[in-house]
Amino acid sequence: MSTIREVAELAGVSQATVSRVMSGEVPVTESTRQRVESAMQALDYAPNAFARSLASNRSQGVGLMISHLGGPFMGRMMVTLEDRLRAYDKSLLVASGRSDPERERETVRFLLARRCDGMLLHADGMGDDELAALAERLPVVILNRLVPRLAEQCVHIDNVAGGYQATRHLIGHGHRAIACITGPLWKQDATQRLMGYRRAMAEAHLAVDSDCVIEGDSTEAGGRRAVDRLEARGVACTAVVAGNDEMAVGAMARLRELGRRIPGDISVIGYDDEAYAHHLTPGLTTIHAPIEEMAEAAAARLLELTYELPWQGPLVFRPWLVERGTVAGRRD
Amino acid sequence: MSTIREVAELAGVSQATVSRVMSGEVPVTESTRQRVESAMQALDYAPNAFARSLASNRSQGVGLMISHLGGPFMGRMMVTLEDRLRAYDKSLLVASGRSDPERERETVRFLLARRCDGMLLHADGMGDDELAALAERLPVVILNRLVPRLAEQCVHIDNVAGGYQATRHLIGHGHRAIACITGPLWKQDATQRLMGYRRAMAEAHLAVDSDCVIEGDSTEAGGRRAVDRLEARGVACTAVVAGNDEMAVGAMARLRELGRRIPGDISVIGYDDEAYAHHLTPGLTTIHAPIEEMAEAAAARLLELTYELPWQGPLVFRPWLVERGTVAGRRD
DNA sequence: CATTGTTATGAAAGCGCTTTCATGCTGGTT
DNA sequence: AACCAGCATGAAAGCGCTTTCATAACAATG
Repeated sequence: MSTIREVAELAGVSQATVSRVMSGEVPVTESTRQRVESAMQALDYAPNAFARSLASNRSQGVGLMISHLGGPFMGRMMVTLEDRLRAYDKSLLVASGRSDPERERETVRFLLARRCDGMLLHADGMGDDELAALAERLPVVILNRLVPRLAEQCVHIDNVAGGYQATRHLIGHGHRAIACITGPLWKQDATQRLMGYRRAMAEAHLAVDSDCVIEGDSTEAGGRRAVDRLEARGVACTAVVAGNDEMAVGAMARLRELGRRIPGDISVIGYDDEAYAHHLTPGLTTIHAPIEEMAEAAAARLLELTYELPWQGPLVFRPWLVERGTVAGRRD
Repeated sequence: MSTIREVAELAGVSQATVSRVMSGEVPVTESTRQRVESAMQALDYAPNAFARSLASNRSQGVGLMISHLGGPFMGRMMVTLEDRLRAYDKSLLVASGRSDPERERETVRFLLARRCDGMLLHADGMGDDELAALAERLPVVILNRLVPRLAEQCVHIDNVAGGYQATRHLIGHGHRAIACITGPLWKQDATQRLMGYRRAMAEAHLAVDSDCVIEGDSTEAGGRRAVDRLEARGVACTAVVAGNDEMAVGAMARLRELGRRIPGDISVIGYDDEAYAHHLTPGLTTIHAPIEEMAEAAAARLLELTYELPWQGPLVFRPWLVERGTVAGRRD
């Protein structure tokens, strides 16, 4: 690997000049620029990223901390994130928080030690305060969550709108007794979806019996258990809105075991529109979020914050309902 | 951020000693070690990764180049990879090749410029030669592919065994006319799965009519088209083995549209055991590969190659058949 | 022609570590 | 008492860049 010194010698200039040619920020006579450039070519020169980072104190890389790398749309999200970042020659350091608050913190420390210039955070477990403190230290954008005092740095999906739409859809089909299986309520998206549900119910002057809302754990098994809980409590609902597709699937499976037909006896609606939702029979009616757009916005916003690459765009995205086959009118 | 110098001053030792304490490779008197360590604590010291990399000429990071970040098990794979690497305090630079050979090459260059110490490659498009050349430059492990002259650095699934098992299973159920819908044949895994199919057929003295094998594109739509091609050619098969679950799902959907019952009229078997396979009705019989184990082995092997962290383990993994509901005995 | 201002360039000082080499200290050996 | 091996430590030289500061070259001005 050749160094800047060799390039400088070959071009007959100083290292400083080579550096200036690379940065492109400083005027350099056309003839010297050319000499330097051909020297770089001739030596197949690639600057040493570490030396550069050490001297300039920026890494040209951003960290991505993901609460759970295996989550539903992390794949889709990362594809876009990586793509946008690389278009500006920034690298992506990925680290997972493994769904554990303490581990999330440690992951952030890890990324910090790597001195990334900015950070993308999909943090479920960390508190607003910690996030705000971190945002003081370096440019940060929060994914899929709204931290009020950091609103300008949060790119997220309007989850209450999603919960609301799902519930409205059911109400529109004549349902009145609607159960809600939520995700873990310590996660913001779960509480927001629940809020959407409550809002829709309230708007339709439908009472929400506390027996009707079950806190699940976002897994298929959790969906099944939730149905059992509902049964045990003797809740007689004609529809259920689930906090995610996994739980919807689990609930449907259990419901069928108990002899209910979907959507004949009971309607079900999911959330996330995972890849498999339309493979189900019947296809799962669910809420779809524009993950790629969100990722794109997040990358752009971070680039703007960190490297002053200008961008103007929305930070909040609305999800929409995808109608398939798990919702039917209430039988009377 | 405090530097090594400050730590050294506070502890009353030289920078060299602090460095030695950190590396842990060199003997240091217990008392000085303690003084240094408490100084580090007091100053909340974290070494500057760039300075370290520059001086030592290793980045403590490995690059992951993935042919297609959005692929079926990339999520599962990355979770494990990241976890194992981080356990040794190595960071993971992720970059996607976007299913394009040229782009894969560029991605490798990108990672190379970032000076990672080693590289994990899930390369579909690059040639064996290129891979071998790269392996000369730095420690490399190839994921999910076998490059003969780099066998010791390839961690992969035995795809011919998978194709074989799928086909055997069908033959065992009395099927004789078995079609095969493959993935793009320029990808090694697709051709290997096809080889497995051919081997099983040959072993059972079953002729493979060239009309029976259709090259698909690994998508659901491709699965549907493949069925149409089969129909158009007038192939009368009682079973089909698909190159992946996506195509299996597409084929099943199209088959149903054409009035066939699964598995009553025709059996179908997939490959990959994607998350949704068991959600289908009936559940998709498919081939399951131990992705996590593979990822674990890959990480371990790379660590061994790059940082001499010893490890001894298998490099090839056998997939297995998961029986669900899409295969039945041949009706006579 | 002397003076000033402008601009491209070079010299050199770091950035914060690692690593080599030299050194001083200990305790065991003769 | 003299000697040496062994070992912990310090001094200092980089690693390959960026950036400040100084300077040479030149054009413009009075």
